[in-house]
Amino acid sequence: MKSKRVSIKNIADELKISISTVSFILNGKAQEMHISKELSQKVLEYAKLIDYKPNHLAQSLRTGKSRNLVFMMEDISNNFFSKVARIFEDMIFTKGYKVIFCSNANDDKKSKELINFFKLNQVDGFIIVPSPGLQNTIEELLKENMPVVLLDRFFEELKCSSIVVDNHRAALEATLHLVKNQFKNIGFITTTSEQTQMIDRLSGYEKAIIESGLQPNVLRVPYDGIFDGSAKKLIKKFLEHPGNLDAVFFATNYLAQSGLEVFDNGWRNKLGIIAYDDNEMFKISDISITAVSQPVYEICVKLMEIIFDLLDNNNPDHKDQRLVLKTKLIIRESSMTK
Amino acid sequence: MKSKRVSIKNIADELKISISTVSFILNGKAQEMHISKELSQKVLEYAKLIDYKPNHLAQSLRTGKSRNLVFMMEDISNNFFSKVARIFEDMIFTKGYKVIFCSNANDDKKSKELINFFKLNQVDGFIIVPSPGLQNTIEELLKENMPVVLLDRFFEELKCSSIVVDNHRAALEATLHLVKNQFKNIGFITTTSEQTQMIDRLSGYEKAIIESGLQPNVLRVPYDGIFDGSAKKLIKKFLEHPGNLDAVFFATNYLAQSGLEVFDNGWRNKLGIIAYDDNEMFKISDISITAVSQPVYEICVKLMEIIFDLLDNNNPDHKDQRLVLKTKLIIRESSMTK
DNA sequence: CTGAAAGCGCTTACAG
DNA sequence: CTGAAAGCGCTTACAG
Repeated sequence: MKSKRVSIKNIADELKISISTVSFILNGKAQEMHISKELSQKVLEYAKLIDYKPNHLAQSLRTGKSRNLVFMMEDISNNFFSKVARIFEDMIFTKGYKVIFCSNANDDKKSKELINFFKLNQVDGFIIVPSPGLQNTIEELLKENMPVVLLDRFFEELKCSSIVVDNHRAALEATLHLVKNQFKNIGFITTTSEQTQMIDRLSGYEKAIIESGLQPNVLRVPYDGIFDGSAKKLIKKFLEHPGNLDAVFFATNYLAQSGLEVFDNGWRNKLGIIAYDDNEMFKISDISITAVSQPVYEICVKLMEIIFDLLDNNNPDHKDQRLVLKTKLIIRESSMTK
Repeated sequence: MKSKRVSIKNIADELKISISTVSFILNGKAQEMHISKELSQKVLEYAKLIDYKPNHLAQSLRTGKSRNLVFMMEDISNNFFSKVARIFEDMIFTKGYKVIFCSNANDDKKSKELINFFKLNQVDGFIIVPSPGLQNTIEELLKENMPVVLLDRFFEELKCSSIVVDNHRAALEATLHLVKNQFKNIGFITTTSEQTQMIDRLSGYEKAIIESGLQPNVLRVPYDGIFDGSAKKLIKKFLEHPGNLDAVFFATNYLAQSGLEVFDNGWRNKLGIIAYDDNEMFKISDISITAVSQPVYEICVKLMEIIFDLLDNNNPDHKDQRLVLKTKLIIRESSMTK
């Protein structure tokens, strides 16, 4: 099929030396092995001449390292995750690693299937945006000494490195911003999820509302509802029913999207709005929506640091590094006093 | 490091048979090899008992097939590509294959680096959204008998399978829709790229304009300008200068995004707008933008068909299947007669 | 019906 | 300074 590649053996045969010598030289261990500069030079030149490329598969089989990482997120087509993916991808290739992105749809069954599938494929580590019931599966991975970093959410009781943002503070700050801008009846639209990131966003909202002497008003939408359209109906009803909401805070980007779709024309003149997670489209005037922006670039930098620390050192002390990054409230027209 | 896995040898030793027999049974070749049902049964049961998992790396090294595909797109964080990625990903895992997504930023150097990198890693095939000068590199891949499918754009003179949409027809239809809705001075905002997809969109626009007895009005923005902000300035000037544009057609989704950002408040009451590529955000009322929608799901289905045809059969006759799919104009408020 | 053996392309103790 | 050899975990002719 493919045109035959040259192997280390070809070089050894041609140069009448052993494959071990070739291997040492190619791996930069010539000095260490006291191989003469002349021989090294000769091998390197010949390797370049015949365009030798090591077979990574064979290396992996021998060394047990595949230089493959899995990055399992909720949904790669989601704006937030796809931005993270793009940045992470650029960073990882410079390290000579590959990353396989996959989406678990926040579903435990799907998550487990994917993890099992990748375990067969000898990946070196996992970055995981865990679905709700994934704690045991991750615990197993850790027991097998697999490097794992959780992203966006974590499990209180599980000793595992993670990177999240300060969801509580972000929601608190955003809600207070609405309060400051004279909104009196601020609704919070979230999911039924009990995952840490959602709990924290809710508690931030509630704290701000109570501190301000206002009434909380929360709508919880089942996760599935976002895809089957029922979320839109629930949101519509929520907006109509108490009748006196003057602002809404969407707790996730997909809720914001569903929510914005159900609004009537002219909503922007009436309703204060903040969305969790920014989106390029929010910048467009005539819509211009205030949003909580996560530090996507910083998330990737930290992700790289932690996963490579785990990969390189496998230091047990580093297996439980929990990082909390700060978000930023990007204030636009939608949250201005009406 | 990782807890030791069981191998085929463990099974053979335990059951006092040879590893070949175990291998045949595990690979479903028991019948073919006339191995007794009893032995088969015993091996299968024991394998399950000790939770045997084949080492895909070893299999790949031996068979030369890695079950890895590379999907190189322009930018995975772009809405269109991330939607394709999500659907493709779901399809590919059911086939037991992995897919590695990467982004070339429409840059030849980056494209070549990525392709070289993945060739070292023994991938079985490539799906490529090619950057402008990638023809030779792809030709080489084909010569090496590598399965390749191009997406979104192609090279006229290169015999290589591809999936594109009918860009000419799509742009023609969209422009005629604006004409029908009484717009008289329709601007076309495109890139300086000479790639097939952009050429075809432009020719579709021009044909519609000329057939309708109108004046074409085209702005060409350099690709880099989209990221350094200069695109916005160019678009702003374009909209202001002739002064009498009453509609604009954005030839790509990132141009639409840049363009929409520069508009003043109230643009939607004055200007007819159509964007190439749909976006969830376009559905939001008060913005509601007409868009050319590509058949994302169908693209993935066809991509799977063609790449697996190549992978399974490697039939030379199938190396030049060129598919052209139809787009759909999603009519919303932005293109209504003002 | 089943086993011994070669080999995929590497790395790395071990020996000299 | 350099080479012969084992082995990573498989698959697959070949032999009996």
